[in-house]
Amino acid sequence: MAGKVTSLQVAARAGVSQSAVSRVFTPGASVSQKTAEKVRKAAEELGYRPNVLARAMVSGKSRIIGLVVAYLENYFYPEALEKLSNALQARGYHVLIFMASQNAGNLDDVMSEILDYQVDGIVIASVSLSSDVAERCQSAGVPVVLFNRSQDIEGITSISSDNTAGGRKVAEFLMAGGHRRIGYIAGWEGASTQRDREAGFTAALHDAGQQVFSREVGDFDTARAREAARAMFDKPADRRPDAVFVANDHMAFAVMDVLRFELGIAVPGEVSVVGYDDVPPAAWPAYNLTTVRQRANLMVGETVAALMDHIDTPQTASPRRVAIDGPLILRGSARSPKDKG
Amino acid sequence: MAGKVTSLQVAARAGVSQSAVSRVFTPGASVSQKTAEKVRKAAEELGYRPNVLARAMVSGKSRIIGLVVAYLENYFYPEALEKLSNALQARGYHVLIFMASQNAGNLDDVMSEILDYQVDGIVIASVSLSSDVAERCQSAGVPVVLFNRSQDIEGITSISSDNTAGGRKVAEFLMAGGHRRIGYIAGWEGASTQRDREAGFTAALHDAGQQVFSREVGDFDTARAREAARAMFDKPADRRPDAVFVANDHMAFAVMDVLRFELGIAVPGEVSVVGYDDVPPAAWPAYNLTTVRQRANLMVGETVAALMDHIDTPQTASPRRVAIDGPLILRGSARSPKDKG
DNA sequence: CCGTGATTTGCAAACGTATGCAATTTCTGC
DNA sequence: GCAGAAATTGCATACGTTTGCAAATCACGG
Repeated sequence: MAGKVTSLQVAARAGVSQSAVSRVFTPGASVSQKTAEKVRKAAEELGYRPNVLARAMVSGKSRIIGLVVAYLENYFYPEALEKLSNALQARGYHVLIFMASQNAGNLDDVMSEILDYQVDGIVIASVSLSSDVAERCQSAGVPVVLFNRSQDIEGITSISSDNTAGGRKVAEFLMAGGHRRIGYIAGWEGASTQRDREAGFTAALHDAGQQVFSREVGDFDTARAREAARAMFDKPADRRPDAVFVANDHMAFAVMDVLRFELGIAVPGEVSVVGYDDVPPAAWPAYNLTTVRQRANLMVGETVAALMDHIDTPQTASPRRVAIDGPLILRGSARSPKDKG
Repeated sequence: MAGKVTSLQVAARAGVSQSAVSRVFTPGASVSQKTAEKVRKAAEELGYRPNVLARAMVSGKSRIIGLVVAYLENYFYPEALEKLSNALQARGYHVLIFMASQNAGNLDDVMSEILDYQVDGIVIASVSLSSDVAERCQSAGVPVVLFNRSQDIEGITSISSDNTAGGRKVAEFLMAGGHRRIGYIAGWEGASTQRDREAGFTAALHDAGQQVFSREVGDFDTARAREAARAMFDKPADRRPDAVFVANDHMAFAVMDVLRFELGIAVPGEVSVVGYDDVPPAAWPAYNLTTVRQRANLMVGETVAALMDHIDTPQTASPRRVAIDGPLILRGSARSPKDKG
């Protein structure tokens, strides 16, 4: 009952050695039916549970996964975090959270703190990684998975949606809808997601002999996205885009609000808006945002699979770079091809 | 460079004992300037950092705070989580996440898992606690803070907003706005937040000789809130409420969408809507929701203060029950007193 | 009842750190 | 240069577990 119950106390009460107790709580260890019962009974009575930290010390496996995340304001991340935590929990792992502020300066410190906890793996979301930090983890033998970022570092696993293909889909959809002047509001230019989405988008435009009509930068930030929207749309109708692809939903909501409530521009009547992520509010009727879905379930599944692979069989596991295709979800914020003309 | 560097290796390289190394990394320990420098240099060269887990074993303090949370779909929680993690990180603690599914059944298991990690404290958000679980933590000497829930368990600290006062404010505001038929859409009836908000709300109505015109239950869930809205409002104008208080913002958005886009009812023209929480989307122009603010900063601050108090001075720390007052934020989803008539 | 192999058990040594205690060194004032 | 006090250091042990190894027990056929 009191404070801490150790395996030694359980052993004493059950009349066995401390090792026996340990083995009862170690799946796959060699124990007879009889002692197992005795031990379980004694453990039950005393309220004993093995100390994960002590176990971690000797076994070298903490069953902790470190998660670095920069901000939860973009609702794609809470969703992913919830799914990730659930998936890991089901496998006996747990998530230790580390907030990395936007200025990449402190990522180094954060990574050091993570390694101090002897984590079995690290998931880095919405942050990019310098190659020397990656190397430190490598040499510490801790697998790292980049979530929703890709990066050209040798030997780093990354899981993201197929942002290039997603960008293409948006461009093709908007062109098929008969739009003539298509704008783009970019995310933070240091992010691979931003880069890839824009690359696919402009590539598809070029393939059709078109170009981006105008471009602003929103840095994945609500306030900056509003400014970008004003800069792009506060002009006569024939000198502004008739459609805009916004690099993520979070900014797209802000853009739609500026269009409708500040500038009095009808969406999709006068301007079509398309986002990226398909976070829950995109489906809310007030926005009803046409967007590219990031399949969080699949992304989390791949992340967990990669982690487990590297943890369980470090020798055979090789780094992967996964890009998961996501569908364009047709809603009401953009004119469809069939409504054309 | 390779794998794990221990204090012993640092000691050898610096030509001192392992204890000396330990002391250099223990603030407030007795070390001379000279050895401190030697040790730091050696540690730097080897890339040594103390192993938090080993430290936790002997000191009994893991510097881990367990956080139990049921769902992150209500955007109040990601916000709180981010602030909480940042505040704890600044104090050298980190957050280990545990998802408790809605069915309270598995909370027991989750709490056991938490205690296995020898956490220094536990924050329970959006979940209520049975008194025997509370007792287990008590006897394990682990302080528990209930976040955004209050509960009548002896000796449990709880931090929430002043939900009763918040409910009153909404009722008084709506009555002052000249509304005659005021409805209420409840959250999950097992939650203290729901109970207190409704209690304050109905009390204020009664004080003014009024009653709740109609009531439905939304269980803090989007889909159920939509059904509740249909049940309450799909009727002739004189037989439905002219104002509704929805127990949290998350549901309020769904209710507004049903009113405007399914039933064609103008908000606030025909019906006023008020929410609770002031999550970020409440400020987005598409909703522009009048709501009671939960001051996440203060709530997190109190939570951290309570935890630190119990951890640092367990003998003098006493359980507290904090209710933080939150202002009614006037926006555009409800008719104001000054627009009356 | 014995021998053999398989299973179960206990012993003891780790894992990497903190810390009480006693021994040693350094400092201080004369 | 010296006594005594103060600061620093190292030794050894403890934290609660896992696990290799050897001893002990068991099952079972002859």
